[in-house]
Amino acid sequence: MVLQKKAVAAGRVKRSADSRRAAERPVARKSCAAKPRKPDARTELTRASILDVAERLFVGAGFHGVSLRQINAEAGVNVAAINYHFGNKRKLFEAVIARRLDPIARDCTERLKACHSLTSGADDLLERTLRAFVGAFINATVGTDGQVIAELISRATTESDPVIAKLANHHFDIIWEQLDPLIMKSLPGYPPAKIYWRLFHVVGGVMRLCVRPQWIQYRSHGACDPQNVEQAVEEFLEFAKAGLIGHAGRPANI
Amino acid sequence: MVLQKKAVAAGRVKRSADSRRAAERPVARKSCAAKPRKPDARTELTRASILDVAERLFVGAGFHGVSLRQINAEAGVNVAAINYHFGNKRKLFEAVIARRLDPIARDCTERLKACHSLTSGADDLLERTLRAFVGAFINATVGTDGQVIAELISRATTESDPVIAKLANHHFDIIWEQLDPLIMKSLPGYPPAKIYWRLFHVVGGVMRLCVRPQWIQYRSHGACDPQNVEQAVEEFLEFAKAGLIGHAGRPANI
DNA sequence: GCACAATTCAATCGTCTGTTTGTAACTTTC
DNA sequence: GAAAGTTACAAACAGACGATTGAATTGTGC
Repeated sequence: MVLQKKAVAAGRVKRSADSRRAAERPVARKSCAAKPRKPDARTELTRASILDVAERLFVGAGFHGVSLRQINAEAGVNVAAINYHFGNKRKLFEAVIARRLDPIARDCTERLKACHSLTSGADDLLERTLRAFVGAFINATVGTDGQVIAELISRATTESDPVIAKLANHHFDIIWEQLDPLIMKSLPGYPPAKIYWRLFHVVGGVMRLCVRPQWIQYRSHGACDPQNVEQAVEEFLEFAKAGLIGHAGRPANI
Repeated sequence: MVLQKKAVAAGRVKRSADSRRAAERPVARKSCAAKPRKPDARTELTRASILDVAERLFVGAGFHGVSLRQINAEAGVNVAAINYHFGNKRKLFEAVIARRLDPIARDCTERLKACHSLTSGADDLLERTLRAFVGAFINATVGTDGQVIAELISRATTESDPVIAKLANHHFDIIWEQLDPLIMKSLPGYPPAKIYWRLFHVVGGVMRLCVRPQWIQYRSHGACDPQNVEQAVEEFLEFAKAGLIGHAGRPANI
């Protein structure tokens, strides 16, 4: 009954790889002789809805935990739509990540660059640097559904696929390039290794703050509200500054 | 050629669900009338090798990123072995987690209980509490392949499956029950909300320290060595203490 | 209105998934 | 050594997976 299906199409010729170039995004053509078509509103809506649904599902279950059929069904598009618009599943995931991380990384580096040029030698350089760093992440998460963005970053950095992991780390490389020397400059006299250890914990704190905001509400028996972004940032800055500078306000045991 | 296979066994009767109880672990029988069999060394070796391989693969690619066939192949056992010994894929994952988290949670709570009874009112209660907390995790990771354990915890807590997430959080509930009042007692006069915020970052630091040890080596240009457990713990304690107590060693703006 | 390109669609590909089956091999008890 | 219980195995199951196909549909420029 079901066995015949395969036999029917058994004589299909296997096409060569270049017969269809669906993976390539339709770009603005250079008018070589054909009639192009400017990007349709409906087309862009299809792309956007796929990205939105994919983001939500990927955040919930990770790359391997979501099937293209789930995404298609929830986005109301055909099974072939994703492969047409994005090429394949991995490239869709990369597009989902890039859509969120690109503006965050750009904003963060700009904020940090401003610190670098303006407050050379200023006393509050540490606070301004930390505030610029955490501000970009927080700012990106308040406008839209912040929880989703934060968990997406978490997913991206812990994904097993080396291509995906490299993509996520690439964005942080750009940020680190600015953050590293600023922190070093704002803590003169400290051994670099000690700064790096403390900075390591600070960055971990930011990630944690973004990724598991409901955690603190549960553990504090409701005493802390992660929705209160202002307070969350201030508490974090206070903690990070104290941790970076050290117990007695000066290098402890050096 | 391959199509005939299905037809051969087409007349197979569908068994009812209770015809085979493979999901149940063979436990020590109560000698009702049958001849039992004491747990074989070879049997236990099969179970252990499945657990070892599964752990390594799950850590690398997550629950959905690993197939039972991969595990079976690498463990050198049959495809049906996992379902025989563990019931199904999810229960295998739970067994992998429990094998690591059970002793850690037990050790951690014991260390914290010791703090509670011995140093009531002592001045170094904060340090002893933090050391007990982080010590259990570090101690579990130095004996065996620590990286694997730490990443396993990370995987478990971020897994989408609610059953798995609940399992991982259950272990932390037990720890938190002890940690919470100890930290509160060691920081008298601080508003609880402020302590919780800071504690939130401390816990995030421990997790980060366990999960991404190679991160600091890369970002510090080799200045910090995560393999040096002693130093990692001391640096963390210094940071956590300073962050918890506050910038000037006393409650900052209260 | 017509040609053409961009986009959608239903149908299907081959492969892999978790799980189950019946049977064979093994180990223990008598 | 027979019987019974326990473990391992090859084979297959039904279904889901990512991907591809060729045709149908849609929109644009002439």
